[in-house]
Amino acid sequence: MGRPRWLNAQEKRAWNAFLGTYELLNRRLDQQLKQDSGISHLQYVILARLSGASDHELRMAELACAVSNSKSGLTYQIGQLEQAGLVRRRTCESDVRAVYAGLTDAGMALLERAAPGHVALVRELLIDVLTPDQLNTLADGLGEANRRMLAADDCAGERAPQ
Amino acid sequence: MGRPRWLNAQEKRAWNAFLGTYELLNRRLDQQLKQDSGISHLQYVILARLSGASDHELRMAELACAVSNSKSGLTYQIGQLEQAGLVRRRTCESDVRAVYAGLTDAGMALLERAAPGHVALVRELLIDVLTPDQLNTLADGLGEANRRMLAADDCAGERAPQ
DNA sequence: CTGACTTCGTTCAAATTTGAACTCTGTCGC
DNA sequence: GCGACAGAGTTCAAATTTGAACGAAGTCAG
Repeated sequence: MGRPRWLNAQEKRAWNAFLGTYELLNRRLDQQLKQDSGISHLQYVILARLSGASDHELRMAELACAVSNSKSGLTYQIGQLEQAGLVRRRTCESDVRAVYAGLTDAGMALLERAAPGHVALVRELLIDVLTPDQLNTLADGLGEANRRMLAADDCAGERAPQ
Repeated sequence: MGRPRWLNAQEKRAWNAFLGTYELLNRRLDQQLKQDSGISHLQYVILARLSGASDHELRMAELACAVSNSKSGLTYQIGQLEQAGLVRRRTCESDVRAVYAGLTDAGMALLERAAPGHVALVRELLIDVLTPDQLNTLADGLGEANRRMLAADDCAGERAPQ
């Protein structure tokens, strides 16, 4: 490794835009969801993932990986969601260690109530700002970066769409 | 507002890639910086911003906005950095309320030591994964989204490059 | 001036996140 | 079977983040 290859103006622009956009966007989404539905953005993502899984449930580890969260962080959040009656825990018969987190009817209902406003804001702040071409490029590029990081990480293979 | 316009497959792909990439990337950068230099990613960004400012100092509010952080969050982080001797606080003569946070020599030195490894990882995980065209598109698209959110927010005008 | 407002940064308690143990199983080679 | 190991999820204390007050200055119309 020789002298560091600093970012050029173009790269810096992209990197700053990427970081800044996420921070601002996440803050806004969090505020809106808390205000309208009483859940955080992370909790919304968890519920959304569960709703897309078969039987509306996933194992803790899979879910943690799917939302890019630490194990203990997920334990905490599932605890909160369970207390709120939005999620239910179920232990697996074939493997006592495994725990499934599943959406309750109330959880599904809340998600359906929260989704329209949430999606509208995501559109307004990001999706509809970009042209279809830009969206495509973004999906391709970031999708590839994502894939590589996941491959390097432990949780390989998981992470289905939705 | 009629029926919600859900995200189509393309849009969903882009949105998920965006969220996932940030989470994974941020986690990795955080780990590397803590390991190699004993500071968090947020602290690195703060130091980097200061290093790019004239006289290596910025007002708390400007800095908070520049790193998209809350006021109280920044107070905390500057407190940590000050304790570590990397940053110095200075009150303004013309406006007693204002506080400037400035880089110390030690802070500058740490930043210079941390930068090469950090930039290398940013390259490896994101920048070098993308083609120059993709980078351009990403910078344009996200830059625009960024600009709109900043305009809607309070902290208008700020946010110089670097 | 003066009173109403705004801005600045801090403080505080509560909520969340982190990472390192820790406890229980499965699993595999022998 | 047995023992070493890896994997699952939880627990715990410490670090960080959040958002709502707060106190102290600026600002500006009247």
